[in-house]
Amino acid sequence: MSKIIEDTARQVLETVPAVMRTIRAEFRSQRSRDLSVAQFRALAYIKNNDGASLSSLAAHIGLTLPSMSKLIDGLVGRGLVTRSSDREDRRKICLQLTDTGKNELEAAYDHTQAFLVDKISSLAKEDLDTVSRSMQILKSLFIADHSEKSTLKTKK
Amino acid sequence: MSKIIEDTARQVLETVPAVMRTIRAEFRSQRSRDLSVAQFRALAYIKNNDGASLSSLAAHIGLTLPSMSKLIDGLVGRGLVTRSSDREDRRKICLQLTDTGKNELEAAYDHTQAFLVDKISSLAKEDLDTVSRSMQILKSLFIADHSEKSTLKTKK
DNA sequence: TATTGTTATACTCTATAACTATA
DNA sequence: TATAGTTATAGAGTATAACAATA
Repeated sequence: MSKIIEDTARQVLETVPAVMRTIRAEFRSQRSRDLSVAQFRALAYIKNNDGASLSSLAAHIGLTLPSMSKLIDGLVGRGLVTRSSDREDRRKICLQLTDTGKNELEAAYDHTQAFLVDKISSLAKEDLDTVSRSMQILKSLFIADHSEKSTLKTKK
Repeated sequence: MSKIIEDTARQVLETVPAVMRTIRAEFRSQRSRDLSVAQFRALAYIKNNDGASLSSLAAHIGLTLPSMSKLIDGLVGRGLVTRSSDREDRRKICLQLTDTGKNELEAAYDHTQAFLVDKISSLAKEDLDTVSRSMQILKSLFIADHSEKSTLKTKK
């Protein structure tokens, strides 16, 4: 039993970085206006957490506050994100996607997904199911508190 | 059928980066002497391609020659790699791991694998099998000609 | 001339520290 | 005092350009 665990861990460690490299390379090859991976992730988070604060975004992406502030500077400057001040707590900022930001995010996502569709389209249905279920299992293990909605913050 | 493919692609796109982030974060947290991911990969490549040239290494890792030269500077300076001149073509250099380099590589790998073992140890055997098979499937798709795969050896 | 590698230089990304404004 | 965010500055990592040595 222990051996199965170790073997699986080794396989994850061998495979995930390789898949990630491919995704990253494909993503980079198509970004029209130099959207970095961190910026892409920021857009995705803001989309799912409309009105998010800079702190919650930084915590989720894993950047420091100053780094995130600068990153957001770039996104605001390019018209992909709006940065307004929070009405309830004026220290905070309220981040939202513009329509352009939504489109840019969707385009980047779609392109990369299309690339993956092409990659896996040769698989038999059985194998697709296996990969699909495996992704769900891994997601449950590796994506823990992703659902930090802006509505239920202020918990102190 | 097409929908299954698209859904699976989307799941891969959502899940793999999250798992990768976790692996990367864990890897970073334990590197004793600031071994970057690129350096780790370079060590792994040199281990599997003893006497490799700088060009072949750069091509494999995906760095330019000057960048790789600098990266190797660091590894040589820290005693993890030796850089001697190739006897048959004196323009080339001959890269090899020192014993320290081998140990450092092995330690970095083992630690990260141990972390993953801990992460997945709560899974039922069925789920472990699913993940394991899924990794094999993805590996066959995403690791085509990279000879880096034998890097991560089975042990214990 | 072409190839292998190094040096010089610059840019991007991210960090830490110090600061302002608000709570 | 504590928290949210910004500005200033520095370091790591990587790129391009120009160069030296060898083929």
